[in-house]
Amino acid sequence: MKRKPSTEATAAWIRLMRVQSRVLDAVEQDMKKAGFPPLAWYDALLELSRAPSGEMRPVELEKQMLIPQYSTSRLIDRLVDEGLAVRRECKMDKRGQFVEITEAGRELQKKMWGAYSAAIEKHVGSKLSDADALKLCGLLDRLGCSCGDVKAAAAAKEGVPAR
Amino acid sequence: MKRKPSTEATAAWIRLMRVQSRVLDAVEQDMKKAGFPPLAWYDALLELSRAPSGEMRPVELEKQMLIPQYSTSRLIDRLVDEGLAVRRECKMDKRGQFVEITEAGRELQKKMWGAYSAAIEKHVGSKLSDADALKLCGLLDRLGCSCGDVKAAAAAKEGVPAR
DNA sequence: GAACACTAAATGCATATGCATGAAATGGTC
DNA sequence: GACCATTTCATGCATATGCATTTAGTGTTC
Repeated sequence: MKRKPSTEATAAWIRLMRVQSRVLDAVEQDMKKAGFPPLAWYDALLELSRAPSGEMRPVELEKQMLIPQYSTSRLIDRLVDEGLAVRRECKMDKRGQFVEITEAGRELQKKMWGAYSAAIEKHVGSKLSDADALKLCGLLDRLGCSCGDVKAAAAAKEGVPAR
Repeated sequence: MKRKPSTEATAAWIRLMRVQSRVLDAVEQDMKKAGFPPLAWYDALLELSRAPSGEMRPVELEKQMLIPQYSTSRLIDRLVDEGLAVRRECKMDKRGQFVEITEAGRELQKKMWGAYSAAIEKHVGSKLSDADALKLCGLLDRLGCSCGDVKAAAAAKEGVPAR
């Protein structure tokens, strides 16, 4: 019943865990050294900046970022504290609210993308040919997550969401 | 100077982050549902159980597991609290100590491997042929971490370290 | 419109993590 | 052996996270 994994599968598991951890660490360190906030902030700002009129509901943000509800709530708190976003009331549904990115938020997102993209290139791009990167995408996609089309990402010139 | 990553590299980055996160989550959920402690405990117990006479220095454990020093210290605290390991004084170097796995620790490690290996099979093995798993290993290895040989892992019948 | 089940968001509380620092021992070097 | 840099491990403190619960509003059913 409980079939054991092949050594190949096990090796893949180990590498998936280790490599991700190392690469993420490396990228986050680069970002931190450049004086930027955590990547989660970037993701949130990017989502917001892409939303029509730069605002969206916390629930939506939560779904996009695939993080727990309370986590979204607190992330928004921080963005608001830093003046990167503002909360707006939602007239349709008074339980809810809208979160709108500010000009400062948009600027930070753009600045971060500079460092972020450089880090991706340094820690991923430079180590893999485009063809190999595609192969890697294909294999990873088989492990169950749909991250959208590679082509779709190409459309987004100003950044990509992580996590 | 700051060359931008190709869209392929960027797509690979996103997938690496997302897929790892989903797969790890899935495996950890399975383990939690089976009533087991976090995977980090497993890794530590495995390292200890493999060490000659079941004991090693915290520093060594730290290097094996690639986690910060304070993190190792606290992990050992918890293992000791649960009776899975004991601290022994180190006569050679009185700053240091030895951590020795207990019988209970060895048993837990083995039990966990049952659930753990099943989870790996379920979330990785079943989704990838062995050949593809190997390809994935090769590509991930290029991203800079040396996780040892795939063949080497095969030698270890009783479990694998994650992270 | 009262009752109920459901959704949106925030928060209290326990635990975990990161960072910096401390305390003890070691190993030179003079 | 006094001095100092280094290593080993622990810990205080601030922040972050997970979980469960609360508060408030919605919409459905009767």
